[in-house]
Amino acid sequence: MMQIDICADCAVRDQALCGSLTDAELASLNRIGRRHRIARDETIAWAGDENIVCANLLSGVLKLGATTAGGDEHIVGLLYPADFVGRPFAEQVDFSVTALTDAELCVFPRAPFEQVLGDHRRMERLLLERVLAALGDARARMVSLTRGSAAAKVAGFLLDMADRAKATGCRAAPGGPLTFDLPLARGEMAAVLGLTIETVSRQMTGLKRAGIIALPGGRAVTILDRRALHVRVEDQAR
Amino acid sequence: MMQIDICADCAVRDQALCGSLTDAELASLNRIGRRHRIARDETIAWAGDENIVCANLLSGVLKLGATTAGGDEHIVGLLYPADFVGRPFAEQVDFSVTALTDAELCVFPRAPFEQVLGDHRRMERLLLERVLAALGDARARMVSLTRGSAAAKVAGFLLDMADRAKATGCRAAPGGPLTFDLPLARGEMAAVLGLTIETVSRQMTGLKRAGIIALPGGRAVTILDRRALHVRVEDQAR
DNA sequence: CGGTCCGTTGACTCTAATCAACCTGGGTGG
DNA sequence: CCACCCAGGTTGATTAGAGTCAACGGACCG
Repeated sequence: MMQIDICADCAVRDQALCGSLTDAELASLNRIGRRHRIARDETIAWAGDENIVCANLLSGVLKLGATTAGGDEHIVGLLYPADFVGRPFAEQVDFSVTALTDAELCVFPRAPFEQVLGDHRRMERLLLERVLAALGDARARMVSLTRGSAAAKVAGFLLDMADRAKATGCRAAPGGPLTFDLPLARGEMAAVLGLTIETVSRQMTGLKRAGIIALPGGRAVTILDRRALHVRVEDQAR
Repeated sequence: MMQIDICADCAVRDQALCGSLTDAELASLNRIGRRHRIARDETIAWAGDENIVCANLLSGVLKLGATTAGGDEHIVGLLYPADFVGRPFAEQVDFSVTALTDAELCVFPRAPFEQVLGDHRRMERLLLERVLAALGDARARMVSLTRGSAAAKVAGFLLDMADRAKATGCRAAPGGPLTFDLPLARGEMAAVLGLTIETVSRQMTGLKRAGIIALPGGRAVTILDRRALHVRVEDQAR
């Protein structure tokens, strides 16, 4: 009874995987789950290490990263609140998980989590659907990463981030200019898009000079001309 | 009873998802499944269309393709015998499925297949594990596609295909030169690797001239120096 | 005030795309 | 049977776009 308190104030209770469970069923997750706060730049799992935990992301943004033989990092995915973190049924971690912002997780040891998964069909089904969606996303990203110009990649990324920002804390009138903070530094944007820092920077100032976005300072971005961004995405013929 | 015949001579019976089912359980799949042969270049599902079917691939090689706004195609994945084809729980097809070679499928209408999935936990679990693995593969490919040089991409692709060929019909002494047929034309290789036909061609002749591979004719390739290919993959600093 | 980190800008280089021509083998029809 | 054709593949010349190297600017912090 008291154990259920951990979920009582959960900000993502109905959006995360747990949303599939009844209050009674939640007890089994409560028994194994623990809230955990991590600071920006903290890494909770390193690629290649033993695969210990799974989690639900409660707040903040995480990155999934791979480090190439050459030593530079590529970000293969971003995780947002209510997203599932980790890979069940694997012995090793395949991609490092690092916080882009301070974040809060609901962490489960992998083995007992897999057990719970086996006990709760709706949760396993929900996970399957999420993983299928993630696979589709990853494949779609493959296309834009390999075929798009630098301009298309940056424009597309900004649109994605804008949609994500609008979905949560909206600071703008519909249709009007939208302002939000990027959770990523320039170097991280480059690692997501497969570009260099310099190219990202040049593209951003290009968009600013064209009056399509504004850069009020820090990591803030204002979308002034959404349509123009869309045009740049489509215009991905090199 | 007679219905089970469809599986009796199945070449991938124990490797495909159905491997998780007992003979008795197979009956429910048999009831809805049908063998289907398709010719090279035939497309069984178009991206954007209504999502009608799932399948197991029995023989041949399929491609998963996306067509960009600009009209050119990108191949986001290849499917081999025993692989699962299609995406349950989605209303639309996300990537077109086309045969690279003549192929044979065991096709299930999507809705009843989802029903069977719900009735057989081991099968759903197996599918989940496969999709998780496919997600990892897709993300790993994202990295090599965005960060590797043309030489690294082609070398890596040849190694992949060689491993795949060795796993099936092996035509070579272990350690010695391995010869196999690529299931893809140059243009399709380019669509997989995010390069142009010309660049793929140049890289291939470069490898040939360096004595690393031989091109006996047609779509055949002989791997003469496996190590040299590995070196080119690692050497992906541009 | 000096330091560091992050981002921007500039000059130059180099890889792969583009445009174009040519080769090759397999199939067709006269 | 041969001439032709055509798709797929190769090669060459040129170009464009992003990477690289390098310098500089500003914000934050001790």
